[in-house]
Amino acid sequence: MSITATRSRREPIVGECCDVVAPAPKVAAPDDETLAAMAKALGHPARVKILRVLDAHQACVTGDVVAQLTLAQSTVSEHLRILRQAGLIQGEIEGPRTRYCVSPTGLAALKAGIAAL
Amino acid sequence: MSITATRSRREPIVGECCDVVAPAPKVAAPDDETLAAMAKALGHPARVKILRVLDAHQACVTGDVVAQLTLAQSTVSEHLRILRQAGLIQGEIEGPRTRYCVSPTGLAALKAGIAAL
DNA sequence: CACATTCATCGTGGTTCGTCGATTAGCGAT
DNA sequence: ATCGCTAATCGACGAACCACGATGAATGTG
Repeated sequence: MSITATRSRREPIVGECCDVVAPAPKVAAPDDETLAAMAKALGHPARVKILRVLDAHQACVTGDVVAQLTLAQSTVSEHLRILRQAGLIQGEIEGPRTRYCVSPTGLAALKAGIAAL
Repeated sequence: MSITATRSRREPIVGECCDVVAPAPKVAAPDDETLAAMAKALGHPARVKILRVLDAHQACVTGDVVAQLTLAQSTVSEHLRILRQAGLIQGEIEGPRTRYCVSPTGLAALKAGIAAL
């Protein structure tokens, strides 16, 4: 084998950044402003999908997410920033890459806020 | 009394348009597109508040909602349109006014979609 | 009928969003 | 030190959003 080096081989890299299998955090429903901000962050199909991807894999580096979204790397990075600023995901730098995962408390807050409607 | 006719007196007009006290409708979680659209519709503080107002009063005509939002009538009407198009509320014309109320199935769908995240 | 009331819609201006390619910065390996 | 890879940031541009006043279509009332 060996064509011209290992061409874009990319196994999804597993690992942990947030407490995996956290036992359902209890949080209060956020105020209108925060709830609206969270809803707005979720108000784009790509960002819903990102959340699902992150959840399915527990955690992903940016490249893994990009690989599933048919969007430019810069665009995905932007969506990740929006989700992060809304508190729905969290990312930590890990060498040359960044590992993202769902924020248990942030997501729980959103769920609480919506459920209280 | 009687100044110059009943000036802007506006008791919130109660009434029913949707099935009040419906026993929690069961709906399936919507797909990513629909969920994103619903979340987007909720992604503005004014629209969150409108939903609360509607829920608190069971149903309101447009004027009642306008009275609580410190926004121009046309702006509120626009927000109502957005919520309606997202399926979160429903309105029916009633003489010269329009009565709005929360859409039980729409809201349930949103809740299901968020809870499934 | 003429008039007032209620609300949706139109037109507009300013802001934000969504997407992309290009660039930059950090890190690891050679 | 230099190269290669990863990911965030920048700049640009069109589309969509948010707010408003003005207009218009229904409906009810004198």
